[in-house]
Amino acid sequence: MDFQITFKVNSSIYLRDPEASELGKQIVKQAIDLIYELGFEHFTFKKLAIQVNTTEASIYRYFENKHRLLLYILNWYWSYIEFLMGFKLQNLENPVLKLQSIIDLLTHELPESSGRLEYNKKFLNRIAIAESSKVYLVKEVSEINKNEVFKPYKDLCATIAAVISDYNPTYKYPRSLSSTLIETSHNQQYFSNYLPRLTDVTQTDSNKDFVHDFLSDFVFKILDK
Amino acid sequence: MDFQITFKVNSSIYLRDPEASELGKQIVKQAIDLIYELGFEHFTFKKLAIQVNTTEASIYRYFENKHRLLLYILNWYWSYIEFLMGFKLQNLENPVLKLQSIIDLLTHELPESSGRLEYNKKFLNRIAIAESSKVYLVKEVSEINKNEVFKPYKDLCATIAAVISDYNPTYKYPRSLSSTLIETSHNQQYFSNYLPRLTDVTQTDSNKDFVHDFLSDFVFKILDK
DNA sequence: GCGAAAATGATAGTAAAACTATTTTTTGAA
DNA sequence: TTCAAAAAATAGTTTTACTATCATTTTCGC
Repeated sequence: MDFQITFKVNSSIYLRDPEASELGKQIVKQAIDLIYELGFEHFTFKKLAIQVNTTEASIYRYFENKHRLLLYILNWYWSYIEFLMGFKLQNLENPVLKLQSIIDLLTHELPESSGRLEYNKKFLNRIAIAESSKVYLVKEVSEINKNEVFKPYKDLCATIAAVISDYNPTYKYPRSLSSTLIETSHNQQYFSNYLPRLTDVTQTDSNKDFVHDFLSDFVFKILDK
Repeated sequence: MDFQITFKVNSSIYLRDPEASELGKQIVKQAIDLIYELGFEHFTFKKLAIQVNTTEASIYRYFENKHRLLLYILNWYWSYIEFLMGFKLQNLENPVLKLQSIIDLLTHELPESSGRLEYNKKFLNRIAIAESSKVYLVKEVSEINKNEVFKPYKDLCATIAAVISDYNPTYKYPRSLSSTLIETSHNQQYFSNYLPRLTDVTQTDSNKDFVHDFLSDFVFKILDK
């Protein structure tokens, strides 16, 4: 079985649908590689144009600016996580296993698929960890939020919140706990890598396993109390 | 009693000590106002120079770039929080009250002091919430971390971790819980303001109280289990 | 296969941001 | 009072962000 997954990303994010042309697909794919390589601050449309072997002007026909392109990538990422989550949860009845499954997904690298043009999952993961907060921590957040561009994130949050409420219907903060889980999984992965004194990771730990154990411990303590 | 608080900020962050001259002090003070007003992305040294009534070149003699200036401001902020925390905790014996005190500090606005040239606490708070992650979520994090520029954050984290371990010596993740507390207090305050569907805040709630209640519930459930 | 429309490419800009070199002014110690 | 060092102002350059124009290629209905 060799299939390709794509998601409809909210059309207000782009000027021209990048899924609709070869150039558009290359722009997004290469952008992921380049943002991973350079970090978002050093990433420019000029550099991307060289990588894709096109011109800056062509990229501007797809995306208004690099912030929108990052938003596009993260919308894709959130949709993908939601898709994988639905897949993993559908066969599970036990709410404990469901929660464990969610934590697994949030703390481990995405499965690399065999498809040709699909995005590099390792890079996507790193972008979600290191760059995702930059799409909402901007002055214009309320303005851009009007177009539902954060819907995939909110949906993901609602999905996790439903599992939380299923597990413990009396818990008062299922959504906040969901967003905390997502953000903390990113933060702790980043910290354990680059600023380990902000965590309790040890030299012998695998970072991913450390974050997994920390999150499991705290989710079940909160919900079992 | 009318005193002024200043902190020694790691000298590798600046090129020339801004505390040592009137111009330097004005640069930092006005930078806080301007970053609050414009957001970090739209903040430039050019605009700051106009505000301070000096030139771009003068500002560059104090700080290598705007990232370093933000780092300076946050070092000051973290040191200040640590100072206030020491102050608040010193008279408390009861570890429950200590933890509550910490959560209070992390979720409510800083006391506005009467001093003349001191920084605007409301603005500082907002900068910590919306911009602090931008100082470490950069490609150069390991490089800049070598100069101990995140020490005040790590110290703050260690202080909170000590209270956590004091409260529950068997808890395995005191540092990770501390950094999660700090980051989550920022995130949930931001989300409840701008992306409320990522939280459980209600229309009648005060946002600050909501975050306070969420974090209290969270911390004590984790540590009492 | 033809022609109009859409997409892309090439070229050439402008404006602002980021950063630097050089000159001028200030200031404070001999 | 002089003069050297520090601070500040002036005047740049380079890079980034973004736009306009027009030629060329591709697509697609007929």
